Amino acid sequence: MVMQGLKLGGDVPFTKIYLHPMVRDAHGRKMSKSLGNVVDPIEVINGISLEGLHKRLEAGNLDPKELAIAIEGQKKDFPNGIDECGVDALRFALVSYTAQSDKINLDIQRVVGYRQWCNKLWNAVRFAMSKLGDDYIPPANLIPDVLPFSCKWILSVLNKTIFKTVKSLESFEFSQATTAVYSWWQYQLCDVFIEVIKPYFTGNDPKFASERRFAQDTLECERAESIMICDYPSTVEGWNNEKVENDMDIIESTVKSLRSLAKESCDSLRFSALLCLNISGTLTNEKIFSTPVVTEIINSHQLDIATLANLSSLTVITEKDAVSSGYADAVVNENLSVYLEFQGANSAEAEGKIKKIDELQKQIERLEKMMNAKGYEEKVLPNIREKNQEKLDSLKLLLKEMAGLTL
RNA sequence: GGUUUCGUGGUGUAGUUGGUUAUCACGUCAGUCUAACACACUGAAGGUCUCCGGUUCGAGUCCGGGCGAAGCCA
Repeated sequence: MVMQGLKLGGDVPFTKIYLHPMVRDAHGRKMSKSLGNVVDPIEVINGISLEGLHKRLEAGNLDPKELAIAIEGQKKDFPNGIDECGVDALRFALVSYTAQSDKINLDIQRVVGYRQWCNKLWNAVRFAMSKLGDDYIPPANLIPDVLPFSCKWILSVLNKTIFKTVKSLESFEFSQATTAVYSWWQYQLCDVFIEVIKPYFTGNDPKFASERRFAQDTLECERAESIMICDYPSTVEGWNNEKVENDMDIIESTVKSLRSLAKESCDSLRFSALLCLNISGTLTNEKIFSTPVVTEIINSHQLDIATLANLSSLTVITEKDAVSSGYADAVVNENLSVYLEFQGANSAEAEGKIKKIDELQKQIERLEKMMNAKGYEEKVLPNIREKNQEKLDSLKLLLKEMAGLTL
């Protein structure tokens, strides 16, 4: 093509060529007709039964002996045939597979995984459309500063994702691009943003009128006529917001602690009381305890925390307030602990805590050993030393908190 | 025989110039049909990064060797 291009057009047809790895079967074997491990893209896209796979082999001109081996191979690799995965899932899978530089061991299960994810995308879009409705009119432009916290956050992380994706594509690191896109949709849009804005839309509560409106504007803001003709997204100035992202990190770790606690307490509840099995409905009272540093963050995002952690109620208290017994506790960070009201025994929870304390101690020991080694002061770069010291301090504080709670 | 590449939880992988609490997907276990999604959600278990030695304050990450796998050339 290059020579032809030079001869006929006086110019090369392209300047960059990407050599992708060879596509092999899930076990790393070359695809071969006589092994029966050939995967036809069409069969992945449309799906095919085991019998269908056999039929394709029989229609070929294989030697009867080889045919038997190939059929056995198919039975082993695709006992239930191949599920219908669709074009998008197959393409996404192949692109993400390019991370493995020398070979692509195509595992249909992974393609199936991406199909399920595509299904999730479709559902997320369906959700968005249902919240926008027919009479919605988008604003002329979106002003990030006036948006609610969650909207600012999703735009900020979207911006980062766009940046990362474009950068990865430009540097031929295709799989990193797929990871970035996947993570944003899955862990930020679906898991957090959609969940957090749900309360705004329940029963057209006038209390949330503006939030509702802003959430709609946010959902709408990157909408294009058709994906076939629109430009690839590019970063938007003013969307980045480090403060909001940091706050969300704290909220997310708080939620994680609460969810984990709820699970542990629930397990022990199973034996004592059946009526509390339903966490969502009326699991009683949950409390969050904090020092002034994070109080503001927690206070202003109580609804978000309660929504994400599925709490029926949430009270913020300070260090001075006494916590009555009957609460399971966990430490989020040096200045934030959470308490969850439980009923019945909580032995499982105590066990988990002892394990955590143990791990913490080991980490501290390891770090201290390193920092006390001879030559540490002279040879280690100052910024690294500072980082280590910071880490050590926070670990120690954390340990103190945890130990305090156990006593 | 020569040479190259690779060896990370059950499986497949990520890991930028050495400074992690080692990433993700599938699988496994437990719970939930919680206002888009059971093709879902939530939680948990599971690796000290093939082995030995070296360099370094510090190595999955650098060097040497052993074992193992794959490719290329004879």
